[in-house]
Amino acid sequence: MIIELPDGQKKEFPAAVTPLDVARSLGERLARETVAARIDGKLADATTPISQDAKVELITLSSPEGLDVYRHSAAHLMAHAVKDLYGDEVQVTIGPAIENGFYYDFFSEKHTFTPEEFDKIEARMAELAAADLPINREVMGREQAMELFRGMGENFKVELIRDLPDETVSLYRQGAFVDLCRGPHLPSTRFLKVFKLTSVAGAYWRGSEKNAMLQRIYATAFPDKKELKAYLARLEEAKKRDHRKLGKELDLFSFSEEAGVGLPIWHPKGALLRMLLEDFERKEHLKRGYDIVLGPQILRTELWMKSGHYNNYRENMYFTEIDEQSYGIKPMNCLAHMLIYRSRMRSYRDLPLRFFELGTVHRHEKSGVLHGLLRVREFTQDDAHIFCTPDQLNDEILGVLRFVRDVMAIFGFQYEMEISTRPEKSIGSDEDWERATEALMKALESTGQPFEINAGDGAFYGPKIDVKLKDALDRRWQCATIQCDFTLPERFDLTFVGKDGEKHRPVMLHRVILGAIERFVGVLIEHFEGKFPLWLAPVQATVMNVTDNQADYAGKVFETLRAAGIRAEKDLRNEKLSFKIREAQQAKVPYMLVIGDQEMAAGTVTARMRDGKNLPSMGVAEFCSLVRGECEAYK
RNA sequence: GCCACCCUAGCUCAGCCGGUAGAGCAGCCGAUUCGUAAUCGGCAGGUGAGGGGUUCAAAUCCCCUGGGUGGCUCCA
Repeated sequence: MIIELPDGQKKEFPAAVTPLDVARSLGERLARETVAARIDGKLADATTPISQDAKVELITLSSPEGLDVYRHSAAHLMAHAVKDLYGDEVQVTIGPAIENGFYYDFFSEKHTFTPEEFDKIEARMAELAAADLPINREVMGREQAMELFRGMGENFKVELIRDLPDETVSLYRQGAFVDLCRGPHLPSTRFLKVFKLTSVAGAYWRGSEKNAMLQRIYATAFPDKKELKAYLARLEEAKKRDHRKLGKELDLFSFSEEAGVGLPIWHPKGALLRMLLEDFERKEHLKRGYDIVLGPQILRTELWMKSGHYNNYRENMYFTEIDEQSYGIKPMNCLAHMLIYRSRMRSYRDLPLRFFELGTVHRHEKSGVLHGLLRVREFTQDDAHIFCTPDQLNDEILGVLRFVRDVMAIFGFQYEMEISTRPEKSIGSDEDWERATEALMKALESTGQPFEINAGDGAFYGPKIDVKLKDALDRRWQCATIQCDFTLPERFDLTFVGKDGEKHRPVMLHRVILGAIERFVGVLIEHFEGKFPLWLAPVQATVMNVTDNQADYAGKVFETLRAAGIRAEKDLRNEKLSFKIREAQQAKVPYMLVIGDQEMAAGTVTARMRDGKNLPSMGVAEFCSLVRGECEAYK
């Protein structure tokens, strides 16, 4: 029997072997680290018998797949420990490996898990791991498996098996614990050394709010203690970047229970930051052939009925009534843009038309989803609607994708892209959906960047490309989006006159680049840890004197900076220099301009930067042009 | 919206098993004039998220409401 390895090496074995045997033949150390294998491309246990020629790729702990297997087995170990400790009080459901660890969902009407029990569960896990229980795969018929789990009172498992298409299912057994599972798993519990339970949370059975609420225990596991420590340290660091914490510390924004939940209140520095972003946006849009427009905040409810929002989006909208006429507060900006389009005859020569609006919208988001600036009920989108001919569609989508790429590069963001297709609740014909989806897909493919497909997650009026940015804790937030729409132009009977003199239907693209300014600011704060680049810093420089002696001169320097358009503050208090520096440093001001007798005598300033280094002393005019230059380069 | 947890001065937090509230920072007043991350002293500041209950007695125990946090569902 011949086993072929990934490097092309072929090894011959006299009889049936397991990947573990193959590993052993290559070295004892490799055998110790082999946790699973890919046999002819399929993931399998390291103990799977191979009885014919096969290609075998060994999976070790150092690979991402190996780590997944490790964590998945850790999830079983946790479920095992929980069943040991709580027995029939809890039922097991599912427990996969996830990005930074794993979780397991339990159902119980009798017991509620709290973090206080984590130590106890971890201790039991450690005992089971030390017991070196072999983890064995078993295959059995579905009826038999259902019987087995029914007998154990594991009704969720029974339901899972009932819905599986195959005639046989695989189970994994370790000691007295058995779980329905596709695998693969570690050969033995002894491999599991370092794990830690992190939190409990509610989760719906099978992800539907109609189903039972389960208790999810989140945990993480690493092959090595050092890696766990590094991971926990990284979490601690991430907490310091939290935009809610920094937003308070830097006095950027707040929320008020009195004003209403999910409604951000922008303090002077936050409002300034926002304004800078919005100025940037206007400039960049004008540069790319967009026209700036403005629509009303409320529009008559009849119009929302016409657009389909009333039927499909009503539960997220706020309504108000004036003079017996019902109005909807806009949750999106497209309606007014379509009215502008329709306000006169359009020729194919006018297209594409790109209407841009920093449009403030209101959406009644469920209370439980609100999250600092990242999820709010009032927000401003850098929204545009592009009206074009079907022929122009591909170029327009590409143009938006380039726009996104260029802007994200300025901020230094990495991003992930995904395409979402037709959801259940939607309007429009199948053909239009297909055309639109294909157009987006083609454009995405031509960028050469990787993307994921998110089936059934589109907007109700069309498919979309989403761009996701990560926050400090690696949670993903949708920012840019491009949505293709054939339906609204139809509903509003938008037309253009073609070369042939006939009326044709334009295509509409909804798109945002930063997405919601609020969310973007939130991500921005976490990305820069509050140390905004000079061009975005609400305060670019703080002028500080060493003693009262230089107060007049420092005051004049401050006035000069202000007059030059630099966002400066002055700190002329009778305090020690180190005290003023400390405060400016905590406020994350890019430049601290120190003014003592030397500077006063020479007519200069000495700039201290956030990294603690000083620039050589220079004249005020020179400093101003330095700041201007950096800002122009978006530094 | 659902599940769990949390809510003490402007901010960060302390207060063991119920005996009736405390620190640091910020603020105010005064002194200090001191060159690269905290000068010293004093003063003031709390209907303990709000409401109800148990108790001789509640910040501490129970219930309701509100808000927050972590998730789930949903989404820019």
